[in-house]
Amino acid sequence: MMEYNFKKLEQKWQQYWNHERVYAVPNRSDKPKFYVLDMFPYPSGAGLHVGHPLGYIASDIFARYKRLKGFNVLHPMGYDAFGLPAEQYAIEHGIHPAISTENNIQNFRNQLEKIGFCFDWEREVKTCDPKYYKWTQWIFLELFNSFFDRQQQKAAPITTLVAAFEKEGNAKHECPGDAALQFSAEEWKQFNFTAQQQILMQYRLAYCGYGEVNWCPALGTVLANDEVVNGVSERGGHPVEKKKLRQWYLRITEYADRLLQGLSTVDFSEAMKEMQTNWIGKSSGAEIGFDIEGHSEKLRVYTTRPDTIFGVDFMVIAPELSLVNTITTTEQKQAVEIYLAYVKSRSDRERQAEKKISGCFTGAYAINPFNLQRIPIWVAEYVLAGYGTGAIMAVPCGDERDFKFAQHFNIPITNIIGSAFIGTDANPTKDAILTNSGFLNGMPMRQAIEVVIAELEKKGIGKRQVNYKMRNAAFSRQRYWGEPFPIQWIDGNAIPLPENELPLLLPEVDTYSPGPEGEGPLANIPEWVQRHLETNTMPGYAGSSWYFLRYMDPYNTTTFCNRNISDYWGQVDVYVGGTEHAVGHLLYSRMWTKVLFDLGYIGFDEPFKKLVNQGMIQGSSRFVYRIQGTQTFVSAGLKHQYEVNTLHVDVNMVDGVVLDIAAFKLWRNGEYAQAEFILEDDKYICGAEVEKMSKSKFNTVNPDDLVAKYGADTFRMYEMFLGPVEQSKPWDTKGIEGVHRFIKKLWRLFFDEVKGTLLLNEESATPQQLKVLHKTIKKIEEDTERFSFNTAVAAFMVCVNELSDLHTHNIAILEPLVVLLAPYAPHVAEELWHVLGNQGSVVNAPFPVWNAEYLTDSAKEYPVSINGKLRTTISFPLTAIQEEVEQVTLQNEVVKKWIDDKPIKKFIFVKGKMINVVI
RNA sequence: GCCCUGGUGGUGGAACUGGUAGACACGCAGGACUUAAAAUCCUGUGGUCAGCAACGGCCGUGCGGGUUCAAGUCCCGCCUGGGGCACCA
Repeated sequence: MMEYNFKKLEQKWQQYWNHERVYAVPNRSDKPKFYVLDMFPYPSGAGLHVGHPLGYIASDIFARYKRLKGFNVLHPMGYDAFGLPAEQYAIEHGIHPAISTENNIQNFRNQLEKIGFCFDWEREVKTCDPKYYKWTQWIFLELFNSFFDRQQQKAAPITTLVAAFEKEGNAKHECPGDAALQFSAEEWKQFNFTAQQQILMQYRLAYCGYGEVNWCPALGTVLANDEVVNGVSERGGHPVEKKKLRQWYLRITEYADRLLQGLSTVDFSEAMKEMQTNWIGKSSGAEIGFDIEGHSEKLRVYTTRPDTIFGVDFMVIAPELSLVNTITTTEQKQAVEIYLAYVKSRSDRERQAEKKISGCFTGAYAINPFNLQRIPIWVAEYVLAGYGTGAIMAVPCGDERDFKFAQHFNIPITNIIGSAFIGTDANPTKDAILTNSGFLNGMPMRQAIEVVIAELEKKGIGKRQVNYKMRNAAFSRQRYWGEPFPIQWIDGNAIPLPENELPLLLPEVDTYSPGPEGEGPLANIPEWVQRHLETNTMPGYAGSSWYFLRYMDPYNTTTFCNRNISDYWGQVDVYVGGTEHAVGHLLYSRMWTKVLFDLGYIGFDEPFKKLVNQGMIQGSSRFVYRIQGTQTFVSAGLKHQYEVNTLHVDVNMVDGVVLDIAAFKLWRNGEYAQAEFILEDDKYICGAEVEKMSKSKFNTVNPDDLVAKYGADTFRMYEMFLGPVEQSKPWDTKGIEGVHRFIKKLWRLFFDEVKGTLLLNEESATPQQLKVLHKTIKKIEEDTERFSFNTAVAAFMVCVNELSDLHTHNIAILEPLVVLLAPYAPHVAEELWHVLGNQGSVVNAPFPVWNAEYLTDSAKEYPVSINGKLRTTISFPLTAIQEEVEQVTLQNEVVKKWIDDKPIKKFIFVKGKMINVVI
C-alpha cells in the first residue's frame, strides 16, 4: 500500500484493536493509574453531530497520551439512557422507550466506533439497564436510610439517630426539616410508628415532602420548565399552573458547606467554582420575627443587612405563603386575590426577570421592634417563597429593587445613611454612617450588623442565621422512563423494599400518558398500585450521579463497586464535559460521592480531581428567501427588494454561502422541484447565522459523512484544529482540507506515491532535523498537557512542513514522530508504525523524550523599539549583556536615524526578549 | 433580571508569565506540471499611503478612557454574541 488509503487502513486497524483487545484495561497493574472520563451522552434519536465528539476526541488524545507516558489508563464510555425525549417519542409513536433507546445507543456506538476512540467498551454502562439501576436504587436506599450528623459533619445511618432519640430525644440533633421540633427520649418512645416515621422523614438524606410543579390541566401532565413558554405549554399553548404534589427530595443543603469547602481541593476553572459557589449561595445575616398588628403569628424575615432595620419602609412576602391569606384585610381581599391569580401563571424565572414592578398591599402592618413604627405588608412576585423565609424587610434607601418598588407605589422612603443617599438611587453601601437609626446613630453600618444581631438575640426577637440559596433538590418525576423508587407506601409510611428485591423493575405499561391528578404513568398500572409502590420515578441525574464508579467494576453483582477496585482507581483524574452541567450534575455527583464516602463505601469524597469544560459547537445556519406567495427564491443580496419569507436550508447543500440549486430542487422529496431563482453573479447566495446545532434548523453536520470522506484521523485532528476545546465556536467544514493535506504530506515522508516506492532510510539525522524533531516533541508534550490541542496540531503541521523542506526520510526522525502523533491520528500512526517495521501496537510505545541539547540557539534576533514602537531587529548572542547590547544598538543605522540627536532617557534591555530605547 | 463566558485579517484561530500582533490553516489571487481536470508544488495575501526597487511611513486586537519604557494581555466605564438559572440532558 503506497498511497494513503484511509478507508482501508482505518478499518484494518480498528479491527486489529478490537481483535487484540488493545483497549481493555486491567483493574490491577504495576503502572500508576490514570482515569480519564467523558460526561456520558444522552442517546438522542438524532444521533451524533459534530459537536458531540469534540470533548471525546480531546479526552481520547489525553488518554492515549497518558498511556504512552506509562500509565494504566481507564477511559470508558456509556449512556445516560433515561430521559424525557424517549418517553415523548413513546407517547407519539407507541414504541417502548427501552426499544428506541437501545436503537439509539446502537446508532451512537456505531458512530463513535468509526472515530477510533480508545474506549474500553467492555466496561460500557447504561443507566436504564436493570443491572445498573439496581445499584442506583440501592444507593437511593442508602440515602433514605441516612441522615446528616451535624456534629460530625457527615452522613450516618438513620439507626444511630434512632438510638440517640431513644437515649436523649433530639436535643443534640436539630431537625433539618423543622428547626422548631423538640422532643425527649420519653416522648420519642411514646410516639407511634407513624409519628416516628414522620419525624425521621425530616432527617433523611432522601426524603418525601410536598413541592410545586408546572401542572398543565389540558394535557393532564406535569411539564419541565423548558416545556413552558410564557406561562403556557410549549405544545398546544395550554395554560400551566402551579400544583402541589408529593415529591422526593435530596437533602443536599446539609452538604452545602462541604460542597463549598471541597471546591478548594479540586482543579476546576475559577468560573466553574464561582458558578457552584453562587448556586450554593451561602450568606449570613439574621432572621427576625416581626409582630403583626392584630395577629398572634409573627412575620419572619431573613436579611443579610440587619443594620438597616431602621430603614424598613415596607415588608414584602412571597405570594405562595399561607400567611398572605391570614393577614389580608377584608378591604384588600379582592385586590390580593386578583394579584395571586396573576402570579400563579408565572415561572420563577419570569418573576425574577420581570422589569415591570408588580405587587399588592395586604392591608396588614408589621411592627418595627425597635421604634414601634407600623410597616405596611405587601405581597409581590419578586420575592420567592423558596429563598430564606419567603419574606423580606424592604429598605428602599439601600436596595435597588426595594427602591424601585417604593417609588412605583409611592411608599415614603426613610433615609438612614445621611448624605450617602441622594434620593434618586438606592445605595447598597456597608460603609456609610447610620442616621435616623435610634441606638445605632453614628455607627458605621459594617459594625452595626453585629450590634443589631446581638440586640435581636438578647431581646429574643431574632437570631443570627446562615442561609443558602441552594434548595433541596426535587428528586422525583411524574414520568415513566426513569428508575422506579424501591419504596412501598404502607399506611402512609414509606417503607423501603428489602435489598434482595432489587432491582425493582420498571413494569410494562399500556400507555405512557400520565396517571390521574399529575401522577406518573405508573399510577395507571393496577398491580403496581395494589402493591402500594411509589408511582414517581427518579430524575435524570440519579443514574449520572455515580456512574463513574460503576465503570471501575461494571459486572459486580454483589455491590455497586468493589472497595479494593475503587481504592485502586480512585478519583477521576480528568473529567471532560460541557459547562451546561456546571451545577446540576456536578453538584449532585459530588454530593453522592460524599455520602458514599461518609458511609465508608469509597475512599475519596470528591469525584473529579480536574474538570475540563469543552465549548459548544454551534451550528452555522443557512437561509434562502422566498418571495411571499410564490415559488421564487431570491439571492441574499437582493432580498431587500422583495417581501420575503426566510427559510432554513440544509447546510450540507451549501458550499460556503453558495446554494447548490440542483440539490435544493431534490431536497425534501422534491418539495422545491419547481422553484425558480433570482441570482446574483449567476449564483444563489444564502443568508448565514450562528445558532444552536439542531436538526430542526438543518444545520447539523454528521461526523459519519466527514469520516467517510476524509477519514477518522483527519476528522479528529480537524475538530481539535478548530480552536481551543474550552471555547464555543461555530462549525465550518471548509478548513478540513488543510488537515487532510497535512496527513498526506506526512505520508509522503514515507512513500513516493507517484513512483510507488518506500522512501525510508537509516541515515543518521542532521542537527537541523534533530532540532525540528525535538522542538516538536517538547511542544506536543507541553500543549497536550495543557489541553491546547489546536496549537499541537499546528505544531505537527510546522514539523512536517520543515521535515519536508529538509527532505527527511530518516527512520531515526520519523519513528519518534509517529509515536508523538499516535494520540491525535491513531490509525495512520499505527500503519506507519508497522511500516517502520515494528511489531505490536503503537498504543504501547513509549513517548519520546526531548533533548535540550538539540534545541539550544546561540543567538537571538532581538526586536528593537524606539519609544515602544518596533523599528528594527538586531541579532545578539544569548550571552550578551546590557552594555554590549546598548553599545551595538546605538550604533545601528536605523536606531541612529530615529534617535537623531535627541538625548536617550532610558535604555531597556530584557534578556532573551526585547530592546526598547526611550528618547 | 441574576451568574458565567467570549469579541483579534475575508474565515477558524496563534501570541503560555505585559515584551516582534496575525503562527498554523481555510479562502482568494497569480504561477508551475497537465491535451484538460484532479492531485501536487511555488509566490503573494490586515488596512492604507508613498515608491523603480531593497526598503519605508501611518493606522490596526468590539467602543471610550486610564496605568506603563512597553497593553490583544492589567484597571475603570460601556456595546455586543453565547451558555446557565433548579422537571432538557
